[in-house]
Amino acid sequence: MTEHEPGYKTRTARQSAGPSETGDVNLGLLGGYIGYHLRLAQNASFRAFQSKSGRADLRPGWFAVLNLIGDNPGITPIALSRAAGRDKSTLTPILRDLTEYDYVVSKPRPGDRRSYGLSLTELGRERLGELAAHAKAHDRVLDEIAGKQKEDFIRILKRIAEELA
Amino acid sequence: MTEHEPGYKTRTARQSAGPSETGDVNLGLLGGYIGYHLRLAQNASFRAFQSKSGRADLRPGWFAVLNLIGDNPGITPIALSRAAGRDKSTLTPILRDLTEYDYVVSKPRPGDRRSYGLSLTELGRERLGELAAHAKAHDRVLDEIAGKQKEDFIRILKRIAEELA
DNA sequence: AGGCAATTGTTTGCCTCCAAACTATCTTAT
DNA sequence: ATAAGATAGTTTGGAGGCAAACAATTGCCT
Repeated sequence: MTEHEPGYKTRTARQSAGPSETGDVNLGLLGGYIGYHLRLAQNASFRAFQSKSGRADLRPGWFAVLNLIGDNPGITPIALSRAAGRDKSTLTPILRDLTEYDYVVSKPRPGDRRSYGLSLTELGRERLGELAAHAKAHDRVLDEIAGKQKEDFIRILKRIAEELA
Repeated sequence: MTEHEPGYKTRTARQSAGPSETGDVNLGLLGGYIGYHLRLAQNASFRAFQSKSGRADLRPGWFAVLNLIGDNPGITPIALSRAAGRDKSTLTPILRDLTEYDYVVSKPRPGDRRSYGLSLTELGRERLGELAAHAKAHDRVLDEIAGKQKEDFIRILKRIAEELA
C-alpha cells in the first residue's frame, strides 16, 4: 500500500487538521460498548503483567495453571483447561514445558488409562511462589483502581464469563 | 467466598452431563484476582461475538476499526492503532484486507508523504451497519448483566486500560 | 458378549497479536 | 544545507490461542 500519487508537495502543513491527532479521536458508539472497554482493559492488564515477569521460565500463562494444580493436586488436564478458561489443546504444550522444567509431575490415574493426574513438585511450588509475588503486586494496582467496588466488579465479570459460555 | 479446603479430593470423575459445569475445582487465590476474571470475561465475550458473525468478511476484529474510521474520516493508521488498542503492525494486514474488500479507501495526506488518511466506502458503510447490528445485540446482553452498574463498570475498565498503559 | 457413543489427550492447521528491525519521510539543530 | 533524530508504515519472527481431526479408552445399551 505505498502507491500514492506524487500529488502535492506542500510544505506548509502544520499538523493542524483534525481527527488524526492522538488524543481527540471520536469513539462514537464504540465508547458505550462494554465489549470494547473489556478488551482494552484485559489487554492492558495482560501486557503489564507480562512485562514484569520477564524470565523465560516464568511466563504469565503459567501462573493460572500452576496455581490451579497447586490447589487441586491430582487434577486432570481437562478439568484444568475448563478452570483456566483455555482449550484443552492449548494446555498440551504448556504441561509439556512445565513437566520438562520439573515444576509438575503427572501420575497415571487408576481406573482410567486415558488420563493422568497432575501435581506440583517442590521446585514448582517455588516458582509458583515467585509468580504469586508478581501477581500480587500486579493485582494490587487493579484492586486500587476498583476500590471498594471490587466485589461488584468481579461479580459482573464472573457473570459475563458464565452467561456467555 | 473463595475459601475452600485445600484437601486432596481424590474424586474419580463423576462428571455428570452438564457441560457448563465448572466443576468442583478449587480456585484458591486465583478466585480473588481481578486479572483472572478479566481474562475469562473478555474471552467469553469475544467468543460469543465471534460465533454470531460467522461470515468471512465480517470478522469481529474489523468492527472497531470500521467504526473508528467511520467516525473519524481521514484518520491515519497510527491514530487508529492507538484508538483500537492494537499495535500498528497488527493493523497493516487488516487495512490491506479492508481495502481489498473495498470497504475502505486510503488517500494521500498532503504535507506528509509517509502517511495516508482512511475513510469508508459506501460498501464499507453497509458492512459496518451489519456488524453494528450484531454488536448491538451482543452488547445488549452485556448491558443486562451489568445492569444499573454499567457506568461504574465501564469507568473501572477505562481506568485499568489507562493506568496500565 | 458386542457394538456404538462419549470422553481424554495429542496433533495439525490456521488465525491474531506484539515487538523488533527496516525503509521512507519529516523535523530539528547546528 | 546537512546531519541527526523522530515518526509513519511495513515486514519478519515468534508466542499463544482455538478448533477440527485423530487414536485410545471407557461407558452404555441391548
